[in-house]
Amino acid sequence: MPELPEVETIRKSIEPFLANAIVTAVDVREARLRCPVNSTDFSRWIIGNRIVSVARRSKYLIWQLENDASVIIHLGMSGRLGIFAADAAIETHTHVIFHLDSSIQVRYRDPRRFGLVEVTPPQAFATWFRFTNLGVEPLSAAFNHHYVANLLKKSKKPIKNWIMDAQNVVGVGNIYANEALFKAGIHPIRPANSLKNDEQRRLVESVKSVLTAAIDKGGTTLNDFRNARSEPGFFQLDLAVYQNDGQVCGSCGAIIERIVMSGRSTFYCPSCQR
DNA sequence: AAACGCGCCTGCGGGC
DNA sequence: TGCCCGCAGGCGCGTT
Repeated sequence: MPELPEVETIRKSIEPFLANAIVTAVDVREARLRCPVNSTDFSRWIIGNRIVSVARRSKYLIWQLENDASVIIHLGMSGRLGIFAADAAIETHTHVIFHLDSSIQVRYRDPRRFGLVEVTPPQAFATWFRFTNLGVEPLSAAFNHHYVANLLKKSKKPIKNWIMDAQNVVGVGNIYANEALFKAGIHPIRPANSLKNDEQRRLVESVKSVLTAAIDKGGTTLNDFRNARSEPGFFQLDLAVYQNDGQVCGSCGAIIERIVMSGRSTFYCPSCQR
């Protein structure tokens, strides 16, 4: 489900409810996520402590607590994080419920259970193992032509797979990889090390502009994505190629094609993207 | 060693 | 109506 724009949309929508709230209880209704949810960690480091802020690194949401512990949440393919009144009916696949002293609840719901809810103890966050091999944030100054050019020349993998590899740059999943390559005019199967200088620059700018535009529209709601207030996003209306196979390219009039790369649907304009 | 294939899960829509 | 199939926004492991 969520790529960087959707996770950032949730971060922004949930932070006003979480900042300065105290976690009073955590119900783990289903512990079998990507990794087992550890109730003991919540008892030890989270319950009774105050949330200071909500950050994002890659597609992870990070609740930073006053005691310097943190709650790390990844939404996988189908995860949702929403604000609910304490008496609201509990939807199916609601696996973890955080009770706050403001009497509202944050509920983690994830039908496919590919997501993750875990705790880092105080001081552990900065060196947490899930973050150690991550590449740069795409919207940071560190994601620039110099950085990209240096890594691209070392890789022969298709450029689409390269930008979806979190060791290079984080947050770009299947939707935005397709969209960014369309905008950059680069064919998805091109080997990473075959990109010319101007193509490398266009790739950087396209990734940044597509992600920024998607955040501005509150993310892409294909099916079930909702922000913390259960509102959909609107970037699906601006998708140029994703799931548009068989339709006319809005830029040149050619027909958008679909191929499969590494098991993922890949959409591109055979005329605009070379 | 880099790059790919596959499995982890549930739900949905299409075809028969 | 109902069944079966393919497909879905991510990630990590094993194999080559």
